[in-house]
Amino acid sequence: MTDDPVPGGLDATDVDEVTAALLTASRLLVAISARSLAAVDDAVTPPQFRLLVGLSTLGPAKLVALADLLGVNPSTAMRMVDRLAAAGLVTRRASPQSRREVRVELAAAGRAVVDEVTARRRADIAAVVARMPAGRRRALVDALRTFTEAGGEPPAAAVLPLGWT
Amino acid sequence: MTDDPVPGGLDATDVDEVTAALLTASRLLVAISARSLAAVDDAVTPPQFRLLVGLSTLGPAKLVALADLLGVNPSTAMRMVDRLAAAGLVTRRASPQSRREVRVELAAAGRAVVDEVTARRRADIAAVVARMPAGRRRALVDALRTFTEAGGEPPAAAVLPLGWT
DNA sequence: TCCTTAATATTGCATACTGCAAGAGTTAGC
DNA sequence: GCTAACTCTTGCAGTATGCAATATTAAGGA
Repeated sequence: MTDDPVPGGLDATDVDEVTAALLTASRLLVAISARSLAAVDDAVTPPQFRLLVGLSTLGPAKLVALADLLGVNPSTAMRMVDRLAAAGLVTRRASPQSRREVRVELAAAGRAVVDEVTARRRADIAAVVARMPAGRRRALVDALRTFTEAGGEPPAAAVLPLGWT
Repeated sequence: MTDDPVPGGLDATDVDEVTAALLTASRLLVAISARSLAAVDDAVTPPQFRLLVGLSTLGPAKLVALADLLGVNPSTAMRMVDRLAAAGLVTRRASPQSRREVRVELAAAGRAVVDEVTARRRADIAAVVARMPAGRRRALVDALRTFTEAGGEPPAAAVLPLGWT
């Protein structure tokens, strides 16, 4: 499959070039994300930030919902909530619906962290986009969409938080 | 390009669209990488795989060089090498150059892991690229290069291993 | 209604990753 | 030769992670 010049086929150069280009772009995004997270005073670890972002999109949630969203074991989410609650970034209350559920919610300080990191990332990405020739921006969006559609990845609902690093 | 009154200026739509498109593409890459790593029998953790990839590009290396490459503390690299050596994936010998240095090297089993994961990732990415219209592939590469050049990120030297997840 | 089953949170146990600090051995430079 | 820097190593602490077991609570069926 690697090298057949049939219509619809592809040669190795295509794969290598696309892979390298995507890899480099991803690294740039990751670097921006890491920098913006490290810039926050109250040291929040990447997994903790992911949890905060999850809460900000999910709203008040029970523990298993949060664990499912993050793709971790409930016990892991449990301890992370422990630490974040101790730090005052989230609150944990008994759910009014069911007495076996817990209602985890973003505290004001937690929301502030998400907002601050998000704003910084947005500004950093905007700075890069601003350095791109304006005429190339649409081409980039279109090309990326073609790629992700080919991969069957659902479009990113997340607008800005980039809560994956 | 669509609506850009000021040369070099940009509006919020540009940033949001480019960000969302890149984010989705990155997630696809990350998903492919995670899948290919999880498919390996001998469970290797993502950081361990990064170390193996680092060794495969660096060749035999001393500990601090490895730690620098991975961006971790030497003590972290130390323990990771401990575990990988115990698992037979790397070897650790006294350096012939200097008696204070240690020579860490990929063992055959370690190289096999890198090769296997790499091959799987390459095949998965190739499958996605194959589903893209052939005419759009160059546009994707060009657009991504424009973006990364604007971000000042050096091009990815790594061809395939994707040792970042 | 009562009983069984499922859901939910929680804790115990084990492992991995991470950094900081200190120490011991080794090399380099002066 | 002495001092400084380099290198590896270990101790300590905190975080992340999963599996297994347990207690409590809700749901559903006989």
